[in-house]
Amino acid sequence: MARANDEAAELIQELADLLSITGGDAFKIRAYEKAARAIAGYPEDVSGLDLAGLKKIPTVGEAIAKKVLDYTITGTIRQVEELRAQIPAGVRALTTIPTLGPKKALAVYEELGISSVPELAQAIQEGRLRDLKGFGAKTEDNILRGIELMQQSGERVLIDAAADLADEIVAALTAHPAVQRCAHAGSLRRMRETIGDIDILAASTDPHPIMEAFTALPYVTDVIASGDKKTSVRTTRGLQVDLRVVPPESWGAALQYFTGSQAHNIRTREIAVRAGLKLSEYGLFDAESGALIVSETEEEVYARLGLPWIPPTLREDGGEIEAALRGELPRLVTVDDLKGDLHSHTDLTDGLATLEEMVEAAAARGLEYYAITDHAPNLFMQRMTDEKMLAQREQVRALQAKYPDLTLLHGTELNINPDGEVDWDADFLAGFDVCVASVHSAFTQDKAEMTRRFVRACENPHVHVIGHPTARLIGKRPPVDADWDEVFRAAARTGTALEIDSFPDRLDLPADLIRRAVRLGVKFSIDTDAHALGHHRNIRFGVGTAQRGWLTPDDVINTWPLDRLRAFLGTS
DNA sequence: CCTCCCCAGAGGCATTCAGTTCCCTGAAT
Repeated sequence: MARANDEAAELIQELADLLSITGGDAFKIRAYEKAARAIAGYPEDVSGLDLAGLKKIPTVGEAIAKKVLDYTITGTIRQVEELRAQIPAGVRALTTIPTLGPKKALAVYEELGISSVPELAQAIQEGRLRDLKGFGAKTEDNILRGIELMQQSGERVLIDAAADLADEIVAALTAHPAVQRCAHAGSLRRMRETIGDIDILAASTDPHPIMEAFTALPYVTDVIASGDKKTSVRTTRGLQVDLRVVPPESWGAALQYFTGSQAHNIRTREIAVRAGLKLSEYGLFDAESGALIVSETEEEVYARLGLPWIPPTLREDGGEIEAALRGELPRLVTVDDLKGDLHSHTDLTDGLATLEEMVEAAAARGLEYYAITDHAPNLFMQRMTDEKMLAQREQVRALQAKYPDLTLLHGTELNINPDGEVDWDADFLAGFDVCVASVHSAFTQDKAEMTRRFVRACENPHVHVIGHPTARLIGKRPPVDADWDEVFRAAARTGTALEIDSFPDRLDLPADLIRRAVRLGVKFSIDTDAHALGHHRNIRFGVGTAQRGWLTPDDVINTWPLDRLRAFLGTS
């Protein structure tokens, strides 16, 4: 992964944030924001580019290229450092509170001297905020709720950040000569939505040099604890990583134990006890003699307990033990089962890559069909028109000739208006191969209205997939309120699929709702919602979420062959 | 700040709506 691009983009974005607090030219700020996204999504590593190379990045000109070059050479950007010195870090933290932007953050800082989230919360308790112009009781309320939402997500990070770091560490340790096996465990292996800390497991007879290599990794900032069995470090992004080294003969039991969940492990240990065995992270033992029975692989451990191997994504004590005992574990959907992707964007709207680039990336994934679904006109900021959409359709049709093995579908992502209607009339909609429809506005409708809205959308014969149904943004925006069972029944009845959006901050539908929906006969579409080439990799998180919802390939319409999919869509 | 291209300087730069407060900010992808 191009880590330098991410860091450079982050610095440029920070520059934009800082300028929006100090108050600069709005257009300049927007230029930085746009460039930050372009840099993050640029396929070439910026650390290897000179000034001329940098200027080839779309929306990057002389000024921004120089700043990126500054970063490549010095590791930071001078202007960012200067602004950081002017504005306390806490004031920037204030702008991360939903509903509190740069203007309001600056106001509380300048008028009341508030420069941290706790101070702000206290000022609200004391009623000091409502005297400022532009602030009222409702504003106070919204800020408090925003703070609460942030605190709920706490120190946990999104799954992509944890996965990238874990992959790097596992790769680095696997290369160490003393390491026989290495893998990540914990909530990341179970594909939970957010990750509190990363658990890495290594098998070796010689732990000491491994621990040394681990603490010497470049992104390690602090060593919290270090012994021969366990070492804990903190990394540059604040994430804690625990490394445990076990003897090779304990690998299976250790992997099982450190993968969890705790509730699942309690169940497996109970089964062991009832069978006269003892299960610990060091192995499965005979309770009386203490003799080691098995432990080299997880499969052995489960088998000796009378269970088939249980996929980590099911290990939540959510009925997987019972299903395993009955021999009825689902055959979970995998990334390899997917034949297509039904939701993606190009630079015609807010995507970063061209149509041609996105299609090439889809071909590289080995997909058999791929839908381009740019935004529709009612998302006004995207400035979509009928003419642009039809012109894109011509481009898609023309591009098809280059891809004999990949069927291109021309679609759109519609907006479900508050009344449940969508952007275009039936005639225009009939021209698309596939229509995703999503809620992008009026998130706070009450339950009855929201339910009606979704049901209406499902009943539209041209709507094939409901995109990111709960519209939540993890740690930022709560899910919308709807009577989900009623929505699911409508989706099942009308043959409307529900999306599992693979974006790490969405993962929407969430796993618990997927399980409820599948029981009511709903079908699903696991999509990337890709806005850049790199987003295609997110599909693994959507699949992980689907697995946590117990989905089989048959439940997922984009595992189906194209003709079956077309029959389902009714657009053949 | 970028693009364009009369290579210096003009023209362009997502836009709209909801919410809250009283005119403006923040959110929407």
